[in-house]
Amino acid sequence: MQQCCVNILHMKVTRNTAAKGAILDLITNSDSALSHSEIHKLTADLCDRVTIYRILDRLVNEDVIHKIVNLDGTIKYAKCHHANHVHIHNHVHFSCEKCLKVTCMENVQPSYIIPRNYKVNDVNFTLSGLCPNCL
Amino acid sequence: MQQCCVNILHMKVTRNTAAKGAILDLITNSDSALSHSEIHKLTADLCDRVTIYRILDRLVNEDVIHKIVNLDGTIKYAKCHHANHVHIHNHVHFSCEKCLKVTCMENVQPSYIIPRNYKVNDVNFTLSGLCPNCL
DNA sequence: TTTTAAATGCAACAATGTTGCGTTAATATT
DNA sequence: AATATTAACGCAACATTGTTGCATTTAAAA
Repeated sequence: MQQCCVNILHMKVTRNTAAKGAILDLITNSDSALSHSEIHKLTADLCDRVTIYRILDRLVNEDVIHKIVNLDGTIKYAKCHHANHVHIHNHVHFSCEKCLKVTCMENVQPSYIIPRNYKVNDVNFTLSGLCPNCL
Repeated sequence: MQQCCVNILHMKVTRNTAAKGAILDLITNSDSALSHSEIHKLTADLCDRVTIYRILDRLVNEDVIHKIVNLDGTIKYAKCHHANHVHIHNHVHFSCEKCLKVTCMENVQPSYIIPRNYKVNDVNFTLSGLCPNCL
């Protein structure tokens, strides 16, 4: 018994399938975060539309990819970056107004001051404008 | 000729209607940002679903309300706060995980450092966790 | 009061996301 | 290698969300 991947929320064993591998490759090798529809177009007849939704949910629950909400409300997916087995979700993203690409910004740490009667669990910081390629 | 409101993008005169007034009142008096579906439920049979979309678009273009993208991708609307005729869009919001309310945070100014080859036009900063009421 | 065109309701459509269920296939067990 | 288990799949159906065209209504200027 050698399980390779688990859903960290339900501690259930998940399986590696062709479609899952292909979609993860796509996200891993993309220089920007991808939406469901973009993945659907890029994979053509790899699998059903519903299957893509389920694979994305699984990869998020396995903590392999993470969701990014774009400024227009569309949801995109990008690879998670782990450091020394400690998982640090990077929630700083740049959304280019021209090429519409969403990229994760490593090493950008925003600072802020907020009243004490709020408990902050998550930080979502999206900057929009022009990326280096479109400037 | 006494025009009361204009679409600042197209400089076209807009009209005050019962539905528009009621929806603006709703947003103005709400302590949290409201989504299209929330407004639809709260207004019952005030007007058609499509009309709500159009009224919200109009109010955004008139610079009276602004859009907020929630962490789950849903779009919410809140009143704009102007100071001395100078319009300052406040893009810092708090999204409560428990009561699901989205509130605008005045006076919170995040600071950040970003590479020079990016041109930032807009900042969207959403913190999530527990609000004072749910803490 | 008349004129105008902005705003509305309605129907139809497109896009996006979800659910149930029978079938397929990845993986552990024998 | 064969078998058993059940996660993953395809497909159909459905729910939600957002858009567009067009005839009608109505706010506001003339």
